[in-house]
Amino acid sequence: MNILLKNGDKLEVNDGADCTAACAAISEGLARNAVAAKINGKLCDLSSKLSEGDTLEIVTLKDREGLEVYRHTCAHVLAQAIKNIYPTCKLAIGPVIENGFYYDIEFNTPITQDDFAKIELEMDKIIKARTPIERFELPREEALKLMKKYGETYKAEIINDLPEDAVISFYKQGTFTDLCRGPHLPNTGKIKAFKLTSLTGAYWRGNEKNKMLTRIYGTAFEKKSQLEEYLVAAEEAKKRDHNKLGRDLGIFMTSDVIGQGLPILMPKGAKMIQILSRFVEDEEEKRGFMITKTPLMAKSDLYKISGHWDHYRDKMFILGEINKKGESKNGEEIMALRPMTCPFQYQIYKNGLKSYRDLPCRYSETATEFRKEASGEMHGLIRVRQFTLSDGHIICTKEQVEDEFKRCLDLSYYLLDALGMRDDVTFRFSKRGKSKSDKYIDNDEAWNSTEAMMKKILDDLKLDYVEADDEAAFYGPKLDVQIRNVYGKEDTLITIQIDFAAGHSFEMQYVDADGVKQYPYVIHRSSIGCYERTLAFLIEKYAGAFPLWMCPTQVKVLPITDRTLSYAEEVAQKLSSVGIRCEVDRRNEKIGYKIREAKIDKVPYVLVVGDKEQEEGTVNVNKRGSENKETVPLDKFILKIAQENADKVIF
RNA sequence: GCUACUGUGGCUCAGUUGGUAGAGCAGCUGAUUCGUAAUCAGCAGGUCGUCGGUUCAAGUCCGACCAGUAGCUCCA
Repeated sequence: MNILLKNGDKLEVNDGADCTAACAAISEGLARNAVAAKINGKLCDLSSKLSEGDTLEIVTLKDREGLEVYRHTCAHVLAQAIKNIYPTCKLAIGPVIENGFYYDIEFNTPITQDDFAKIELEMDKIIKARTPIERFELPREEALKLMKKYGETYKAEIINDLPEDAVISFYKQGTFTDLCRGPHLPNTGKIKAFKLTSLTGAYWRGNEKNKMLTRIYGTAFEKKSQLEEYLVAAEEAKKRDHNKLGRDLGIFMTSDVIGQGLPILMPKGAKMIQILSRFVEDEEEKRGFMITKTPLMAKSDLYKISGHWDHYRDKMFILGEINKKGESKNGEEIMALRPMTCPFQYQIYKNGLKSYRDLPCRYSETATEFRKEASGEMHGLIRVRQFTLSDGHIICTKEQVEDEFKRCLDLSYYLLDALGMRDDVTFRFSKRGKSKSDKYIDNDEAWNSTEAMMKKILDDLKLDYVEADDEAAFYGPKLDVQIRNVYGKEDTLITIQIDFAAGHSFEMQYVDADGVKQYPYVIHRSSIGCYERTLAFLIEKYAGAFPLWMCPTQVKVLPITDRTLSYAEEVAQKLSSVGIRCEVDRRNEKIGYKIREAKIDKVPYVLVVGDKEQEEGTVNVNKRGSENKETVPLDKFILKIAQENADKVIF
């Protein structure tokens, strides 16, 4: 029979041939490298049978899908090894993830990372045995019977939840059989380089009410050298971890007696946030925002109107005793620290009747907020209980939403560019979607129309985004600007949200051109996100070697001996007078010692001044990251650095 | 909150089967006034995260709590 290859070539194979046979017919190399195939575009095992006229594409480890099949099989090898060593454990799920795979397992006795060596050894045995992997399908009843026979209750639960018409397939390698959609490698011997990387807990089906299983993470690569490279790169990335580096560099610290999720910004960190927030506030003002300063707390009445009291109360720091219903226990006023700024700024809007001519009304605030995150959720400066958000709300007509939304995104782009982070972010369109969770305001029509409105805007902008169901705010859909930390974990840096409910719930109105009162839309937006988190990502991006304009210390002046100390002071004075942040190292130490410390501190410019420089009125410039040193007249250096600072040059 | 791990002077670490703490760097003092990533010497610094328990004896064993880390859940 004839089949069609992806490149358009025709290939003749025997009737009933499978993909492996087709590979062999094409070339020996391909037969060796093939890990899976696509028949008519559908990914499948190499053992899949071909039919007349099928289009065949061979998948190798060069393809992303090929590597996924490879890693998925490795997850099965892990499962088999675990079953061999711990026969009473129960398997849950073992999917492929971005840089590897994991398997969730219920153990009777807890295991630790120390057990990895033993498990890896067992995996090696399974791989060396080159055990063939075979696929078979079973009707639902028999599938359930098989899984019950093996004591795999989680697998049985998965089978029960499969749709009526689902094909229930299994993969068997030697004595081990696992419920799996596949596809898989033809045999276990194809795996050349793998490693178990970490061990954590994970709830069954991601639900915190369920039992916590043990999750074993691992990764696999085509070659040992690639695995090594990956592991080294991962180790290198960890050296940029803001939580370590930020503390080492004296940017922030924590204190047991202050509490969890409450980082202290030390002079360097505080300076950086001041620099950033001044920049952001000035840019917002240029773009028509009015800065506000609203209280850090309010009576519970305010949060009742906003809906936070019902939807968000367990995450708020509440002052006063309340019962489960959120009512005061002793009749006293209940106050709460604010978890957001919106209802406060709405009060400003409501101060005086607004006309359509007042819209769009743009408020911004460098707003400190408080959220009682669960104890295990805190992380350095990325996830904290008190933070300062570049917050803001735009109150506008429905017709203005589109343009205002685009302006918000443009502002964020501008700021991200200045920070050199534009290429580090991805976009997520966070919707309520199909979720029926009661955390959302119940108004199907409003949800549908607002989500459609946002989708149109995003598509108009030709934004490359992913859609995410059940990620919306309780009052409307969001565009989240996402970023990854050194461990690969994704977090939201910036968010822009459309709120259909606030206008009504807060009775914010405006008088239209025809004299009729209307309800406005609200856009909740952050321009550069929350400063603590943004700083964390800046630390990780630059490994502490920040662009000049955001450095807490931009220049360090090092006198070679005490003879030139007064000249060093003079240099520093001149730099300070043009707004350059500089320090003099006055210590009686050798120049090499002072240079070393300045370099470890990642100061962008180190100026060495000795007798020669003093005499000539010059400075010897050591630029961060450069081996070259040049002696230039002080005035010339000042001009250059002042310009670089003003231009916010990223180098 | 859940699972696992971690917690020794400011930092990085040592501390053998329980016998009441050690080093380097940083700090201070003195000497050195030096030309591009660590000058030399001396001194000082710790109720071993906290609180309880076991023991003749706890940094070491047990428990609770606090804090930190990774992941889960959640989220800016």
